Amino acid sequence: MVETKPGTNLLFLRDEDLRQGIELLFFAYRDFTAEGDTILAKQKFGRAHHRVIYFVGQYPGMSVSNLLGILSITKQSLSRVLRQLVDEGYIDQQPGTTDRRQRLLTLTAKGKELEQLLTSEQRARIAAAYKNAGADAVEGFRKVMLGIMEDSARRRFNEDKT
Amino acid sequence: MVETKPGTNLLFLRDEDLRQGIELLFFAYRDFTAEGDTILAKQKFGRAHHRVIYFVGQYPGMSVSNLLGILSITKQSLSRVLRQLVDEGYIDQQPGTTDRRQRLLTLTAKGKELEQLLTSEQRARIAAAYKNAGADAVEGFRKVMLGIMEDSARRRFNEDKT
DNA sequence: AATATATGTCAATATTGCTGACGTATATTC
DNA sequence: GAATATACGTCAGCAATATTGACATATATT
Repeated sequence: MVETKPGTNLLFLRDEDLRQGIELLFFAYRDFTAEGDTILAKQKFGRAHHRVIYFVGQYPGMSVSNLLGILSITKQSLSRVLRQLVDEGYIDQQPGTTDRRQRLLTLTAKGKELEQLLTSEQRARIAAAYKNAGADAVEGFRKVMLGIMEDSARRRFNEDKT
Repeated sequence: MVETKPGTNLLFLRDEDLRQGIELLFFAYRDFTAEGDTILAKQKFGRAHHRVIYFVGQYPGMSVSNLLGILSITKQSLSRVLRQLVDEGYIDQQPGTTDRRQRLLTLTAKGKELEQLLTSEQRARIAAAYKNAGADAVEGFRKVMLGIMEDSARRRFNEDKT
């Protein structure tokens, strides 16, 4: 059991607040992904492609199994999407140096271009929301979001503090 | 352009922070929906059913077009899911009193039971995260989430302040 | 009476996920 | 060196969810 700040009466834990929390997540995520989906549709790709492009872009040289863990999908599901992206020249695969069974993934120039196109709108949306809310609110947002996700995912954010 | 708090240096708007924001949304939403999906799978229903059950539960007597707007899907997509839920006795449809073209939706007892089962885990997850983060953080979380969503969705939350 | 709106439905298609089974290349272990 | 494990890929089949387009019915509105 975690202690709350002194003077806090936990009024924010009413059933109504929890319901609101559920809806905040639903609507924010819905609107956050909507525009990207529209762009993707024009490229004949879907949201799954977006996610792959995004994570390979952020973590160049990541292994397939690593990516599978992040996406929480099966390798068969990833395979189809990855195959398309490799075949169409968005992603490069290279054998790992220490373990040559691995296929390390990186974005090609074409892939980077698409990644930029896709995330620019999302970055702008986040930036606007952050700016509007202010630094303290952003810190609160982070805390709550970290609390919502699983421990395993939370670790990622504690590690890469710059 | 919105003014930020005085003394704020906008360091939280670095590219790295925006990237982190994208990931926070991705992982929090992924984990937030994961367990519900597992329960649903056992009931032969999917996430779409969950969303319908949830919103009809929260806003009893809501019209089909209203629900369509919230879910941002086509009526054909909703139709299949809704048909199943009505046929299997989770949802009741009644003609609107003022406009009899409408089919107003409400949960049956069976529907309410499923709704409870489905959202209880999500409520618990939100509650734990809120408690851990504290009241101030929750307020920041709300601000940022509202900023991320579209104006149209934001209105919903400004209206029903209790 | 003409038109618009709320809802439902049929058909065809795409994306994304799943399970199960099997194959290849490379590492690790006995 | 042989057996086993791991990383990855792929084929086949299935299910859920979403789409567009077309058309129908009942009721409201003009």
